[in-house]
Amino acid sequence: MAKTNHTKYAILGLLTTGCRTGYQMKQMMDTSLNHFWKISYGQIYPTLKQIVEEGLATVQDIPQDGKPDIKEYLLTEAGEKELRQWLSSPLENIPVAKNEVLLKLFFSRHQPKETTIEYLVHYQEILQERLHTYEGIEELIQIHSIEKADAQYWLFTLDYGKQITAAEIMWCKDTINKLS
Amino acid sequence: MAKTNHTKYAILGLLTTGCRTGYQMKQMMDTSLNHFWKISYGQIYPTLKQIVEEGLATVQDIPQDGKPDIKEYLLTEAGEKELRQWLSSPLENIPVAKNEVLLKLFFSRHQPKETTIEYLVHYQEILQERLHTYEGIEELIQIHSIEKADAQYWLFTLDYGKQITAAEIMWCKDTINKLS
DNA sequence: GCCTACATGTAACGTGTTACATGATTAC
DNA sequence: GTAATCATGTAACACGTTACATGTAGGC
Repeated sequence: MAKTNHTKYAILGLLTTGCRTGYQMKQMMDTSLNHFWKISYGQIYPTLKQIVEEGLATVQDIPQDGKPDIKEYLLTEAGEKELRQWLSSPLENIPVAKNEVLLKLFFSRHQPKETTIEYLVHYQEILQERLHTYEGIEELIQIHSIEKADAQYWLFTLDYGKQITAAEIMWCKDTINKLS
Repeated sequence: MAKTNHTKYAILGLLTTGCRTGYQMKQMMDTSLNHFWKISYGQIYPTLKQIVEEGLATVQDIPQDGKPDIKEYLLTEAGEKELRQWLSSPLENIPVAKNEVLLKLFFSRHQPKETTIEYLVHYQEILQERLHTYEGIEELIQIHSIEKADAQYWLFTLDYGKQITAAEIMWCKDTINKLS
């Protein structure tokens, strides 16, 4: 049952993608990993500190002109090893993904069908927007794809997002139909 | 940004499905809502207490022979109203569903392709099992479906689970192929 | 004798979010 | 002047999990 702290590994991973500061990591998260992970500064900075204490990365203060100083983090060999170890470790029990949409739907006999339909229509719109976001991310990745050995894997995760979202949209349409 | 506490509404909802004790609610969660929500006793009992304090339900101590006493909870009108209000309230910003599988895949250029393939094969097996679980839940619901006005909505949520899982399995196969 | 099911409850812990603090530079 | 971007950091809070405590009855 030993729960691994994924946050730590997310950051170790980001350190291999060219991110060198906490700020950059947050940006990367909010763009390319946005559809399956997120992280706040309240996690990033303390975790970076801890990672350095464990010898998995080094820090260096670098003054910049015009901009605030940055703390540049670099993975050590121990850090790379730790990352690889996590990557090759077996999948743990995947926790249930809590789904607010389904929770409401489950109890929806307590409201008029029309309200439920409206609700699903709205959800469908959100999903459609999400698909657009994914297209944006795809472009981002493709721009960098020449220099990035990562690109193939990044596109796999994107593909997941696109296919699952498409399936959700279909389910929405189906369900709206059944209710009408 | 006012975050509603979904736990409270989940419990209010369960009170409309025939669950009268915390114990029953936990069981119901672990069977019928298992694929999109979960809850622990550490949440249930304190929340029930709070719900009573807010006048959304009443409690009654009922002694049982052979078994421990139970505390029977019943929704009040205020409770029903609160539930309906939540149901008809608009979708909030849906939080990112954290996905450990994708997080690892994102950084998988740091390990041999074979390891990644094994990993995806394993994931696919988990998904397949999940599909079987859903079939079990479907039977459960259908057994009760005669007396339950809820059944239609419950089947909608199940359908979601089945369709999304099927899409995930397809993605797995695709991705394994691309890696081979 | 031991495990499981029934039934309720709490305290400690882990994790994550939010709001705040600081402070320079650039663009409108 | 005021907002945004860059950049780091912390403290208070919210939420959820886990492990524990308590106690009976029935099956193996």
